[in-house]
Amino acid sequence: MNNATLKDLAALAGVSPATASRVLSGHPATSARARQAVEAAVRELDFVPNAQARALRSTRSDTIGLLVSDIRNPFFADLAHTIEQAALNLGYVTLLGNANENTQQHDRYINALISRQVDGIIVAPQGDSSDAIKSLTSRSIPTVFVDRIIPGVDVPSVTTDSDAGIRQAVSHLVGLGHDRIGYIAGPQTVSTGRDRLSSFTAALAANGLTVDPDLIFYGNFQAASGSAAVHALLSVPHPPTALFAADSLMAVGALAVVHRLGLQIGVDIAIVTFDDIEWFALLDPPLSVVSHSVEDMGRIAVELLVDVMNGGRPKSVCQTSELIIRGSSAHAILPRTAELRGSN
Amino acid sequence: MNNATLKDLAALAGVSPATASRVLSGHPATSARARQAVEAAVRELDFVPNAQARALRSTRSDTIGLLVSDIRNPFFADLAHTIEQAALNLGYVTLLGNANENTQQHDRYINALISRQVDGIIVAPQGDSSDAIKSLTSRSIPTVFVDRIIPGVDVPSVTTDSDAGIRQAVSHLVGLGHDRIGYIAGPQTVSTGRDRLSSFTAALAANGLTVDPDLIFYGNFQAASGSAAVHALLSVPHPPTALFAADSLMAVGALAVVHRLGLQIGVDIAIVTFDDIEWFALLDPPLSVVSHSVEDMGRIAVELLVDVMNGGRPKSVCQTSELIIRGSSAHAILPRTAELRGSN
DNA sequence: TATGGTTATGGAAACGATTCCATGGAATCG
DNA sequence: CGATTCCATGGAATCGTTTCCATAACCATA
Repeated sequence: MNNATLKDLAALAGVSPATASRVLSGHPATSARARQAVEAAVRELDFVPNAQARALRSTRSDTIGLLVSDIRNPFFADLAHTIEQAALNLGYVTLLGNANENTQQHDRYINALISRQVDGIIVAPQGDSSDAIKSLTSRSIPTVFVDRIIPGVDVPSVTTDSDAGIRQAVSHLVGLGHDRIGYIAGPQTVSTGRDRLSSFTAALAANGLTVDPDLIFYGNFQAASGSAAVHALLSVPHPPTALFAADSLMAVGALAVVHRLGLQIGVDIAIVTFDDIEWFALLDPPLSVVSHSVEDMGRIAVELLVDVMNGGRPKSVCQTSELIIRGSSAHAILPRTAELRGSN
Repeated sequence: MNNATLKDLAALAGVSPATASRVLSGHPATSARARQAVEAAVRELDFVPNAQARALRSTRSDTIGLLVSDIRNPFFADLAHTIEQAALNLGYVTLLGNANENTQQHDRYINALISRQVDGIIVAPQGDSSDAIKSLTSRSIPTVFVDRIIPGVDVPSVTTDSDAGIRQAVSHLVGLGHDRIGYIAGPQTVSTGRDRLSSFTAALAANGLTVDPDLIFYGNFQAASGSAAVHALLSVPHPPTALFAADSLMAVGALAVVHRLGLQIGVDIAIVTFDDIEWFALLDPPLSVVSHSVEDMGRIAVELLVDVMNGGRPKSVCQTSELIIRGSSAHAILPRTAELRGSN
């Protein structure tokens, strides 16, 4: 780390450190002569200012923190990507942390981000553990929730309203003749898990169906629980003819099992999932999904955070969702389904 | 940011800032009384030390930088995950940057990481543009290459030797009767793109086959180029009966087109790809892959970096790769293939 | 009791930038 | 031509830690 310092730079340029600093930060009160001399010295020394020292003195770090639940979930990978791009365009570097669905790690990262004096933090909060989050708000560090929220914590958020998309999906399935739809739920300790389930039950009611507890399986947003769900749901007395998964990873797990059982997706059983992952359109048949724009969500999260950092108190944003129909739910229900199911 | 400072903490504990600092950093020369008083004050104030000031004074930040090529590529998402976990276990926070396959952004992130005084940096270098990288080495910032390298830049690296796995794959395909294997190559400006192609041509020779330029398509490691590759490769005079993709995203693009053409994977056409992505095992049929351990790669990258940061000059590590046979290449070549192909 | 060696402590100087404040020179105006 | 304004500049304080150095207190030994 044999970095040249501002003092070295100033000495080489023949000006004071104060003047050199002004040139670097674009302060208006600088002469053309000073600017040229400093810029030449910057090139000569390959000078990169020490962000620590700058942050220490100016109490801003031009850095935001981003804490996602699981970077290996394509939804969060996409989200991280869009947030990072949007932040970069505004001159912010993003420190990305991965809670890895682990509350302890979640807290550790929040403390790490606090101690690194991030100017703000965007977080997809983990469960309902608000302890570390409280530490953020009590320090009045600008915070924004993305995708998920913690009830009772007053922080601006950008989330998805699952009602519209899930209602469309249920209506669509009912229109195809499905009156028994299996639901693979997310964890009820997470706001998105709860919201999507209540959207689903509301949509059933709106279509004149009642909720059958046998047809609801509680998973944990991970692939393995999607697999378990299919086994469980297809072995009840009157098995469902369609499945709805509350997130992409559980859908993947479900798909694997459905394949293994020899059921033909879209014919023997209809499948729809929340989260539009690029790969889903490439499957055979392509998967029908309830889509919400991850690009918009990332962009808005950054906008909200910038607003908060500027002292604003922006309203939370709730995006809409919509159904995209593809091959996995393209056909009306067939008599063959019940027959096949009997053999399993 | 109404953070309590070390001075406040010391005042509350009734000691000097120096003593408080010693307690916090576990310095041996502290009395039990001082320790207790300081620890009580820490709890009372919810004190989190300012990492900027600490880094400024002690010239270490307990932070490493990680720059990946594309966070949306599942391989790099997994890699980021393992590196982050390994680093966290050693007490380092990881600043994750995403070059987004963009040289300019790559350079910008490297400068951002330099100015934040990371203790070291792990990078999957972008192409052969070594300018920003030179800036790293000239400052003697500990650096490690992961997955990819830049020829001629003397930096420890952890990479995969593609020879073994690709040779197994080619032998396997030849054993099934394939003598025309289409190769979807990565960009030849990236070391992995070059290495895998030369492994492939060597494996052909080892199996008594010659290289047909018609059967090599040059892609860019992105899905769209995999799709283009299938169109191109299947329209040559003597089309291949098997395809090998040099990375997972191109394989995904290829799969989509193959499906759309109505070809049955594993029967009409065999497909093998580099990179073992979890999702590939869930496809129907599951995909044969050349696998290399992303967990080991991440772990070793961190080990190498720690070694360099401690002043060592570790040797580069080259991992082996191996073929995993699944349904997409399970059957011997069938006469039907040529017939079907003719109709397209 | 004097001496030496620990040990815990506080004072103060860094680290490398930003920024307030004072200054001197040039430019403008009456 | 003198007074006022404006602009570029440098000196010095500052941000919140760590760490060197000196000191004081203490115990044990001669």
